[in-house]
Amino acid sequence: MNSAKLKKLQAAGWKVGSTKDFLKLTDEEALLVELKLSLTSALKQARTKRRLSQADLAQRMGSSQSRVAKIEAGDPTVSLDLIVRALLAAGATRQELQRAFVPKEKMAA
Amino acid sequence: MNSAKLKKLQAAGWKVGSTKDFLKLTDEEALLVELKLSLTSALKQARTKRRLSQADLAQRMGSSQSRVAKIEAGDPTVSLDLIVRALLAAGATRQELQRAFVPKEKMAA
DNA sequence: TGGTGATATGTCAAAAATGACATATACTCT
DNA sequence: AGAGTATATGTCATTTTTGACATATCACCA
Repeated sequence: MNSAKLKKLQAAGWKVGSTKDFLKLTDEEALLVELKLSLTSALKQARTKRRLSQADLAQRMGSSQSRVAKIEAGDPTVSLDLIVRALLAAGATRQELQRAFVPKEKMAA
Repeated sequence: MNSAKLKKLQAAGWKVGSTKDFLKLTDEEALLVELKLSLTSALKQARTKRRLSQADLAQRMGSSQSRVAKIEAGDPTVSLDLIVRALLAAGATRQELQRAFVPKEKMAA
């Protein structure tokens, strides 16, 4: 993993293990993080496109405005499940979901 | 419902929610379940294709055989995060992931 | 028949995620 | 300036998810 990117992830509060023993694991972890960020970005787009406030979306999905804010901010306490729930509640289309789901780079061929 | 109205209702101590909202939620919940099943199916394929036992995969992802079994069995206690971690640890390719991620039917156009 | 490896199921303490709340910041009006 | 609206951030009690373990079931073969 690129060290600049590592630093960035750590700064955002993500837990990234030290480089020695868990290279493979952290690599996959980084991929998962990228994936989440890709999805949250899609979420913001989907929500604003439909002119929903964070509070609106929160109500639709039975959550709270503050948690929606955290989802969109890429907060590390937010699960993939919650992100996808938010996307569905925001009315994201199949295309929007699928397009966002796989990070563009770094996947095994 | 707009957010101003919602705020007023919440301030008054109301629990907001309707039958329609409930139905919609379960609908999205069902979609999420389909999505998970699709991914676990892809996981089984990816793992067996590489001739890994559940115990092997568990070791790769720092989990246990029993949990891998639960992932593949579609156990409701398994998060989307864990499923995707398993797929990555199983060496699923970009294509395998993307193909499995979006349910074929029932998505909004 | 027994032995061996793989997979399934049940349980539980510990860890992680959640909704809710308070509060802060920012932007737009009048 | 003050009020209304949207979004961000920090905290926390409760709920959910987790790895680990024990044990069960299954398949294959000697």
